[in-house]
Formats: sequence, structure tokens, C-alpha cells
Amino acid sequence: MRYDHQAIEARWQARWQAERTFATNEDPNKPKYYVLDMFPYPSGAGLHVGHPKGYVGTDVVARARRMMGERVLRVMGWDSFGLPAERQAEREDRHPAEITARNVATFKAQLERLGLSYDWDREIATSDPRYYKWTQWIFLQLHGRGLAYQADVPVNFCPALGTVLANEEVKDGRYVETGDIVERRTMKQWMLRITAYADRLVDDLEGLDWPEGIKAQQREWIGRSVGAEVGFDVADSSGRIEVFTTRPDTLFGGTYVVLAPEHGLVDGLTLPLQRAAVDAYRAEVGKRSERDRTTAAADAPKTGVFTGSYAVNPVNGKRIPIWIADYVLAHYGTGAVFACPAHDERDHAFAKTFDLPIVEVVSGGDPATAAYTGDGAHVASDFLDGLNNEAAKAAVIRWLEAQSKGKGVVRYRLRDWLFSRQRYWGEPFPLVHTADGEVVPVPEAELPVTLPQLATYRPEADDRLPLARVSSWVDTTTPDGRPAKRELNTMPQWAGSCWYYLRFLSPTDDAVAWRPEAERAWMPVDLYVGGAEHAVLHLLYARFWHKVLFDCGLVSTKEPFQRLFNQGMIHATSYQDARGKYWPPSDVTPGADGPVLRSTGEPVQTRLEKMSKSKYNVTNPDDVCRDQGADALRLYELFMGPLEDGATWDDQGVAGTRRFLDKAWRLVVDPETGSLPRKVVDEAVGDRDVERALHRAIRNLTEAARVTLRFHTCIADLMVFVNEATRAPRVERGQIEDFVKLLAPFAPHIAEEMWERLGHSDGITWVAWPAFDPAKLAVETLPIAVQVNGKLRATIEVPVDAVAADILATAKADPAVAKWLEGVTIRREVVVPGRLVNFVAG
RNA sequence: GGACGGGUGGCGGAACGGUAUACGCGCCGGGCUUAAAACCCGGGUCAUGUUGUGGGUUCGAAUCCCACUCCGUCCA
Repeated sequence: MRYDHQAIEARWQARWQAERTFATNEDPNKPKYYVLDMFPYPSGAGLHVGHPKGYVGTDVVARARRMMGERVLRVMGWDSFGLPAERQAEREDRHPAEITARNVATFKAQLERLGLSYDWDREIATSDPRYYKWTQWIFLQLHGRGLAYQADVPVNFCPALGTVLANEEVKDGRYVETGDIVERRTMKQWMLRITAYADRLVDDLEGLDWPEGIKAQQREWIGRSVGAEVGFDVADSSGRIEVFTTRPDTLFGGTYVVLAPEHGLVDGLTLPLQRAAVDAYRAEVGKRSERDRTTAAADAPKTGVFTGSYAVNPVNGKRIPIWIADYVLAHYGTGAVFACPAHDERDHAFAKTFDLPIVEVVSGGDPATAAYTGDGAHVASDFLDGLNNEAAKAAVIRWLEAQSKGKGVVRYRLRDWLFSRQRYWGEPFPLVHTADGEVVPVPEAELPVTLPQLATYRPEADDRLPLARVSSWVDTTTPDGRPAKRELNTMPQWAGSCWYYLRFLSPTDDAVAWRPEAERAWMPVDLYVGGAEHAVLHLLYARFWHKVLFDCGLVSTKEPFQRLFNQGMIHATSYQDARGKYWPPSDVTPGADGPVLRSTGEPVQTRLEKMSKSKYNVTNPDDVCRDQGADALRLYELFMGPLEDGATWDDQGVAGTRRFLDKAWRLVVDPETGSLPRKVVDEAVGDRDVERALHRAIRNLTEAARVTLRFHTCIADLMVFVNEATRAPRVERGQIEDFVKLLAPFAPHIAEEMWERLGHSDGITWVAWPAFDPAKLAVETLPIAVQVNGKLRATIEVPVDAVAADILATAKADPAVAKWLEGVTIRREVVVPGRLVNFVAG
């Protein structure tokens, strides 16, 4: 009786579905655990084996924790609004909803085949009117709090798509998804005031159990800098230069001012004698990209030109020269800086190059040789003398404000969120516009504002928005009966994913977005797993909405996602010829010096890349499930290495985990008889190796499911158990049962089958997790390494309770050790209990 | 240019101050078999060297510290 993965997997999946095995347990007496996968955008391409890596990891956590007696919320849904479906709809001349439904069905079938223990009764899709009703409702909460506003803003307009894109979607003048050209246009757009929450978005990162790198990226994205805006009067003129600085405490050391070459005041400040040099410099700088200018190393040669004019340092009245230089950028800060070469590296390099004065105002360094940016007592700074950096900053800001020469300001790199798109396949805004320009919210009772049917989704030459084409939809009335037109923009794709984790709490309730008691019962998300590519945008937007909802009293936690974990990407080998064309592996064959094209013998380059259909390096999980089984695939996904690391797909690897399952199967099913092997017995056997292997696995697995998520070593432990149990002449039935329980989170189908064959009829999902017994790891004797001067010379076996003196005596008696101790004086004897002894001799 | 990871057998990785390479892949040899697949067993003794390179701390460093170097990811 061989292990027939297809029959077993089909059978148990059917049974789980029929019995609603994974329906969420809401027993309030159990500890709660909300484990969430970042839900996918259901693309037309379907899943490849890279997608489910995180899902399998969370499934192990969910299944293990259920067995540990916790109530687990484990759900899946679809981020199903978005441009790709709209474009696919154009190509196929079908409705985006139809395309989306088809893609969702494909994704869902693929996920179901993996045996993931989702509570499918809670499935949601952001493009479902029952869902986006509430997205619109949340928008109204933001609107009502003054956090949504319209503004004429320069936007990234993509003519090919007929829509505006967020900054994050544009790189080097092109849409990151398609490579279409993007241009700047000024348009009236909806904005969300995320900047109002900037401080809290930075500060509340503190208590989150997130990877440090992700927190750092969010902080950097928000880019809070605390400093001052300081006015420098232009000498002999009425002009004034506004300067932003994070180091106002060093104002007394300011020896010149630098403007960006593009700064509006430059023309007026340039004296006739300097005109030619300034113009030439500006022309030169114009040729360099901003990227170039900021990338220049701190020690790169500094360039710049004196304008001929002087400014007055507001703190000491000194006349200081005004320069222009490319290291100052026009639209960063105010486009102007005051330079304190003693305490800023770039200013220092600049001052050295042009022989400008360097005045030390913070003690602790040597300004003649390098800028000192650390803390220290201020000197030569009048009323700041003796203060440290922090105190001096506060003091100088107070002084500037009192003198009306400046003020303390906090600047952010973060901009308000451009929230409208000129697309069809997104949430309509629940707003109408009256003829006199009033914006009126649609009453909550009339939500959702559903999308109308359109004949075509293609952008038209007149740049009219898609929704403008349906006048019966556009023309409406305000609640008090005045004629009005509906808002024609739709929301960006980020909208739906900003709050989906809340909808999962009561997904079928049409009366509320989520039930408050369910929110209190489950939030926050205990473990959120997804790709690091969402480090900034999705996670920042969702945190922002969550905080607004918190302020509205609609959620009880400040933050939505307590622990964040990023799974690594799966790569696979791709083959590219000299022209850059990709070839499928079937067209490539090994040659004398590396792989070549089968057809022409032309050499091809191999690279490890992210899986992608266009690179012909995808592996479809359906194929793996068919050939090796979902259980073998699940095991391999996790066995490849640490969950957070990238890994390379290798078909041989799945064969390995499949072999492991075959071997495990034979522990429970005798291939000859089809029943339990004779070696599995009910009485105690007392095989310490088997027992130790089992409890090592229990300990490691328990820890992995609770904390570490280091499942690859757990699988190794399960393999060790199987190897030990296979080798042993007799094994206790209880040990086999415990092993099957441990296997269940990883390979649930085969585990269910084995569990049933062991005589249990009620399924393994809710069976109690095995208890770890440290005594079972105990041994009678221990191998002790014996080192002489740190080098291993022998290994001795001693009783666990041996005292140091006995261990040393045994060690010295060992011939291999004695040889090295002959004729030398032992100066020190190091004994590490249970580990080693080291003789330091000389 | 900056930030964050990371360089360990032929390969993925384990160990994260105490016997470096658990577990798996591949390869080689042997067994079983008429043969193959599957499966099972084995892959070294002593010495020396050895975890990207160089230095430091320590009785002892893959592990901690410093410098360098290379690779990856993100940000500019």
C-alpha cells in the first residue's frame, strides 16, 4: 500500500470542506491569535510556487496554535480592484468584474489545492459592493474629519493609461508596472491629509514587533526633521533669504550662505562682475540630474560660485558671502542653507575647496581637519556658550522667535496622499458636486455608490474620465433634492487594502463594517506576513487609516499589525541569450562551457531571478501538487531555508521532501499488508534515541510556531525522528502518534490519513499538541571534547553527573591527550560542564 | 552615496562564545534485483589546514569588536 498523495489530498480536502473544519473558533475562553497573510491581487497569470511560501508558513502557525488550544483567525481574500483587470477587460472585451471573478476562481482553486486552513466563509473581495460600501463609508469618516480635500496639484499623468499615478508608482519618468511614459500635469485631485498623522506614524513604530529595517524605511519615508527656519537679510538690500536647518544651534558658526543654483533669488543677487561665472555654472548644473547631484560622495570635489552679494547672519550681524552650489537642491527645504563648515561635512569640504572661514562653535573636534558633528559644549556663541546641542537648539529657537528672525519648525519628507485615479475599476467616491461647486457626501443609507456598466473602458482621446460616459449615473441629486453630478474619480488600489483586516472580523454583516465586539475580540493582528515590497506604502496607508478609525472610536488599538514578518522571495534560474531574449529551460542544454541553446548551440547566460512568466522560470504549484503532492510542496517551501530569506527553487528538493513523506508513511502503513507495521507496539519500548528525537522535535516546533518561525530546522527534526524510528526495531504507538501530530501542521493531508489509520476517526485539526518533557532529552553519559591550547585532541565519554576532577582525570588519562601534555606545564584547566575541557599549557 | 541584511562542503543550509557542517539535494561506492526503478547501507583513519580577507578580545571565535572586500535588498 503505497502513499497515494492524489487520493489522500482529494479526500481530506473534500472532508474539510464538507465538515467546515476550519470555521473560526470563537470560544472567548481560549487565547486569541489573528494570523494574517497579505492578500493577493488576483492577476491573470495565476500563482507560481513563490507566492504560497508565506501562506504555508502562516498555515503551520495557525494549525499548530489550534492544536495548542488557541482560537485562531485565519482568512483569505482578494485585493481585486485595480488597473490590470481593467486592461485585461479592454483586451478581451469583457467586464472587469468578469475578469476578476475568473482570476479569483483560479487563485482560490490553486490555494485550496495546497490544503491551507483558511476559514473560507470569511472570504472577501475589495471589488465586491458589499465590501466597498464600507470603503466608501470609511472615506466619509475621513472626509467628515477634514482629512480629505481637493487640490490642484502637479501629478504624474500617464497618457497611455489615461490616469494619474502616485509618486511611488513612477520611476525615471515611467510607470513601474508597464514602462509607459509619465508626464507632469497640474490637475484637481483628491488628497488625504496623511501628514496630519506624521508624528504618530513615526512615534508609534516604537512598540511594534516589526523588522528594524522596515521601521527604518517608514521613518525615512516620513522623514521628520526637527529644526528651524531662519531669515537671513541680504546686506544692502531689502531681500531676505529663508533657510531651513536642523542645526540652528550652530548659527554662530555660519560663515556663508548657499543657494540652489535654481533658487529664485539668484538672479537678483548676482553682481555684474559675477554674472558670467554664475550663468556658466547654472548651465553646467542644468545638465546634471538631481540624482547625480545628491549621489555625489561627501568627499567628491565641491563646485560652486560666489554671487558677489552678502547676507547678514541674524545671530551676530556678521556679513557673510552668498554662494550658489549644486549640493543644495531647489525643492528640498527652502532651497537655501547656511553653512557651518566646522560642524557639517559637506560644508566643511566646500569651505576647504574655496578657502572660506571655518569657525568652531561646538567643542569636541578639530575643525581644521574635519567637521565635528557630535554633541558638545557650545563656544564662541554668545548666549549659547556652555550649552549642549539639544539645549542650544531650544535656546536659539526661543531667541529667533522673540526677535522675529525665525521659528522652530518640523519638516516632513512625507507628502499628502494623492487619492484619486481616473479609472473605472476602483471604488467610486461617495460624493456629489452641485452646480455651485459644493461637495456633498452621499448619505450613509445610500451606500454603496456602485459602479455603472460601461460599454468600453479604454481611455478616450478627449481625456474624459471613464465614469463621465454614463450620464444616467453621473446626474443625480443631493439629499435635499438639488441637482448634482457624481464625483468621477475612483479611489486608488491602496484604498481597499487599508482596512481589509477589519472586514474579516465580521465579513457578512451588511449593517456594520465590523462588529465592535468582534474587533475587541480579535484585534490587533498578531502576526502579519507578506513581502517586504510593501514595507512603506501599504503598511503606512493602512496604519494611517487605522489611526483615523481609532480617533473615531471605531477601533480599540492604536496600531493594526503587532508583529510583521517578511517572507523571502523564491528565485529560479532563467536563460538569456546575447540579445537579452529569454528562453524556456526546455530549449537549453548543457554545453562544454555552460548552457547553450539546443537549436543553435549559442551560449546562454543563466541568472537567478524572481519567478515570472516572461522569463520562463515559473513553476506552477498545480504541477507540483499533481506530481509530488501538496504536502511535499508545503514541506519544501519551508525546508528551503529560513522563511525570511530568499531561496532558489529546485525540483530535486521537492523530491527530497516527498521521499521523507514516503518514509514517514511506512512507519504507519506496512507496504505489504497495508495495515499498521508490526514494529509499532502499544507497550513501552524505552528507546532513548527515538524518544530524544521526538522531544527535540516537540521543543523546537513549539518554539517555532510560537516565536521563531524557523520551520526549516523543525522539518529537519521531524526527519531525524523518522530516521530514528525507521532504524529502531520497535516503536511505541504513542510516539508515532505524537510525531503525526507534529507533522500535521506541515503536511496536513498525509497526517490526517495516518491519524485515521492509527485508529482515530475525528480528524487531527483539533487534537491537543504533544507536551514537551525535558526529562526525555536526558542522557546518562556525555561526550566531552578535550582540547589542549584550544585545539581538539580527543573526545571522552563521561557520566552526566561527573564532577570536574573526574572529568579532568579521565581526560588526562586519554592517550591522545597525554601525548600533547607530555613535557609541558599545565597552566590552566578549563572545564565547561557537559561540553569540554581545555588544558592551557606552555 | 546611505541604510539594512549576508558571505560556512559540489549545492540549500545547521551551529550563533565551547567537538564546525544537523537535515536535505547532488555525486561516488556497496546491498537487494535477471535488470532497472524504488528502497536500504556506507562515503574514510591519524596529522595538518579550514567558516570572504586582515587584525583584536578570549583558555577557546563561524559566533563578540575593528578595518577591508564581495553579494543582495531598499532608499536617494
